[in-house]
Amino acid sequence: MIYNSVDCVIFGFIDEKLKVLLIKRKNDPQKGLMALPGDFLDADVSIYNSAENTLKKITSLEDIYLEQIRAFGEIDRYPDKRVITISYYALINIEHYTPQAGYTAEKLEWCDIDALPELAFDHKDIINIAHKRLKRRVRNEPIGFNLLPEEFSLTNLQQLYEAILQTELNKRNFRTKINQMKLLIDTGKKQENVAHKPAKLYRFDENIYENLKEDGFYFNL
Amino acid sequence: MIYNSVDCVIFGFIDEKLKVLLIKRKNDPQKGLMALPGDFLDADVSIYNSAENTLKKITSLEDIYLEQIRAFGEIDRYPDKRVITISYYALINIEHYTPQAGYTAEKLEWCDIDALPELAFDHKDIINIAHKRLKRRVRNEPIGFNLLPEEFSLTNLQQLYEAILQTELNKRNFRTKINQMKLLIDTGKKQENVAHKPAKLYRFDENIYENLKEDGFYFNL
DNA sequence: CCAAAAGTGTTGTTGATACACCCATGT
DNA sequence: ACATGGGTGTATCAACAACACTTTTGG
Repeated sequence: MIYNSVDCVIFGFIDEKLKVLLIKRKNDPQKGLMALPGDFLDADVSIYNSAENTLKKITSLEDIYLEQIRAFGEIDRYPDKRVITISYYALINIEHYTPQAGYTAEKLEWCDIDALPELAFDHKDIINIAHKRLKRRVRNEPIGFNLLPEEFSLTNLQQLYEAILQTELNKRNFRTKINQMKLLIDTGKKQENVAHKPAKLYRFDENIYENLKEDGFYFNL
Repeated sequence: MIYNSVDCVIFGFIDEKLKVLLIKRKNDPQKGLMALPGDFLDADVSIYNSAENTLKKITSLEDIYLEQIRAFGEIDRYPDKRVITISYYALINIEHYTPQAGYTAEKLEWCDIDALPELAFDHKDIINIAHKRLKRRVRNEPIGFNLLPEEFSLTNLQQLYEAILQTELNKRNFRTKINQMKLLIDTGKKQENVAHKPAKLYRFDENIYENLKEDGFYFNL
């Protein structure tokens, strides 16, 4: 007998750092350990919908960026039973986030991507592979915006990319590239109550992106 | 009840074209249609090993480049039963290939990637996604060599890339880039019995690649 | 000696990188 | 007035694209 589960790597951008939302397991196996939120799969739910359901249960969010990573199917990855898990990663805007511990989790916690605690099963591998995928994706598609508030400064955006890619980027060149793409809309607003020149705030416009994509657009950082 | 299967998209490079190896289904459902080779998953076999087994049964090949694409889990992708399939793609060198129709297939056939016949289930989607993945991978890692004979000319290599990427490449620039990478070893041999200047034959050296990779190597076409 | 494909030299353009400077705001 | 981070101008250099040319073989 083979069981299927769906696990979610939920990324958030908090305090200029890339974080993953983890649960503390309430039940055995691996009770007490931190783990990815997830569920066993029902026969009448598609895997994508199952990931959406998990996400909604945990964060109360819908219509979130969600992409499958892959299936993890080593024989002994789960004790006693044969469980193949299909994992997804999600990008959420923490402005909209409402935490919800729920029935499988004792508590929820945002963990720094490069300071993960001990994790249940093969969940650390899954997170690492999710992070690799995110690094690649973020270079070719402007999905990073899903992690930011609706209005953000160019510095916010640069810090996000630095956190994801784990490198430092040159300010001048980063801004030139972003401007060339013409993806951002100036909201006309500025930061307030900051002890320096206030930054302009921008919005990402999905429509502009869709139009650009038709001409064979390539988001290159 | 949920069933799991593993399907393989087997790529080959024949007559300057990228091909996929398909079977003609011997049994219902979808008897008579062309489909990807694959099997139901046993509870005591890892998904990777299951893909390897399918590959061996069909092609008699072992130690082949094999990478998971992802799981396909729509509710109605398979008639009557709920079957989630996990698909892999493989790159084989047709020099070494021994066809083997076996028990699920009436016959085997290499089909041109851009002239696929009608296919069973969602297998056309799977092939398209496999091809997209191959296009991306081939730009960042020198996996293309798995599709070529051990000794090949630069023109062979260029034609392979053109077939995979479905574009034309400039001869001069292609060769310059390949040379810059210093991945190829000159075998000292040349083509024979050709009515033009014979091309030099090269080998790809895995060791050189492994060394380069440590310095953060990037195969950029 | 001709056809065919292998293989090379060169040049203008584009884009990445680096560095230094000015600007607006709160304290 | 000054500390702080926002925002811009520009020179240099490496990478890319494009084109035309020479070379070696079989017939």
